[in-house]
Amino acid sequence: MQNPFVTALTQFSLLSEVSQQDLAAVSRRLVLEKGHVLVQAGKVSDYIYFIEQGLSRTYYLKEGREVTDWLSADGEIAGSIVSFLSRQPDGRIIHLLEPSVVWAVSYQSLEMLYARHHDMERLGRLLVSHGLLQLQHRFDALHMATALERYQGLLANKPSLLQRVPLGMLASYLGMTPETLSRIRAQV
Amino acid sequence: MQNPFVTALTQFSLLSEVSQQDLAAVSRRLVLEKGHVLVQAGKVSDYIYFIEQGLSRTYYLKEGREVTDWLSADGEIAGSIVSFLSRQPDGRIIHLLEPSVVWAVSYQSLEMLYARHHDMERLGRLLVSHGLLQLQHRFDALHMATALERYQGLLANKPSLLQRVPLGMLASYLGMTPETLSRIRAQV
DNA sequence: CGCCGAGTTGAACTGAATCAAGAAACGTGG
DNA sequence: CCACGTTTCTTGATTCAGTTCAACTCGGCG
Repeated sequence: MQNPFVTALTQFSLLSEVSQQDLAAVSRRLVLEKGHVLVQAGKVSDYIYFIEQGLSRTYYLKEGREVTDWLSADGEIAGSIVSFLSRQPDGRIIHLLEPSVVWAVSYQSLEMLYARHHDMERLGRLLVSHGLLQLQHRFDALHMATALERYQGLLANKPSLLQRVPLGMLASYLGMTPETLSRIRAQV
Repeated sequence: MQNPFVTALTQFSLLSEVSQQDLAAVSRRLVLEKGHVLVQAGKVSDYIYFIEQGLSRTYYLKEGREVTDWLSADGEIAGSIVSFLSRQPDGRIIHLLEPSVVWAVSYQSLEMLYARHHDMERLGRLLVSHGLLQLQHRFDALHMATALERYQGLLANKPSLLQRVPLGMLASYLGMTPETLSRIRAQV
């Protein structure tokens, strides 16, 4: 099995040969240019993505401003989780900040795999658990922390984003204005 | 089946008779007084709780101050998810704000049920998904919002908490000081 | 009754936002 | 490959939301 997507997921939980084959069969590899929109606002998101190589950004509009909600880099998962899981439209948009190679799996395919294979259902549970832990982590970093602390948290956790993501987009990711982030950065 | 815990979980996903019986067999009903500590800080949390009736608060210490992380009321789940899912110690403490009736299930039992029954694994996945959606919701309410907006969000979402949770604990839940919450409340 | 923790209210202070003007970086077309 | 225009980033001055510190009020409980 030399499908990087399946290989990556197997790290979370072992899959039988059959499950691996079925998973590989429903996943599609996409080579996309920078700026490509993976998920549009206001629609039910039908796909979940795995970033083999590249970088995506999830954001939404709040009072005319873009608020960066999430950033997914190489080896991570990207998706409008609220829409994907709840099957409701959501305002989040996902687009690529770099030319990227991503794998896409549809909601339907995933449901089919969950129903068919117990080990896929387990993998799904573990992936969602992992996502929950990540979000809780990010939540903690935002909760009752100063702008400086939030910046330092990012520096400690995902320093590569500082190079790869434009400052303005990082600022709202960290819950501050671009000016504040610029000033904080200047003091280090 | 008149086990309220099993009944509540069945709302998320149907369970076979056997699964329901196995789940009922590993869950324990506890009647606890106000102030009882469900999860201690610094230990691996081995139990997840379902609040049949009552109210729990998850908090941790940050620079000597208590920060309220989560509140779980009747019909909801309480647990130190970071510790429970990652199997690592965590600083979060859970205690009861009211005399409560809760159901406890151990990590081991749950793993056993997951392995044994596909439909339990599915239920687990859906429960974690539901938790992820809730957390994302709370995260959005905190992200790039003013103190007033956060208060209004709570008012819209879980107004009952305003009556049942002491102001000081609510304030840090909303990411503000008790004084600020008091002032905001006065203006409405 | 009178204490004590929880909540309120006031005044001063401060971290971060806003408004505004430059400086650098970028990419596009000549 | 350079020149221009556009966007992104920086820097400064001002304003404002929210914190801090402190005093006072209220309600429950011994």
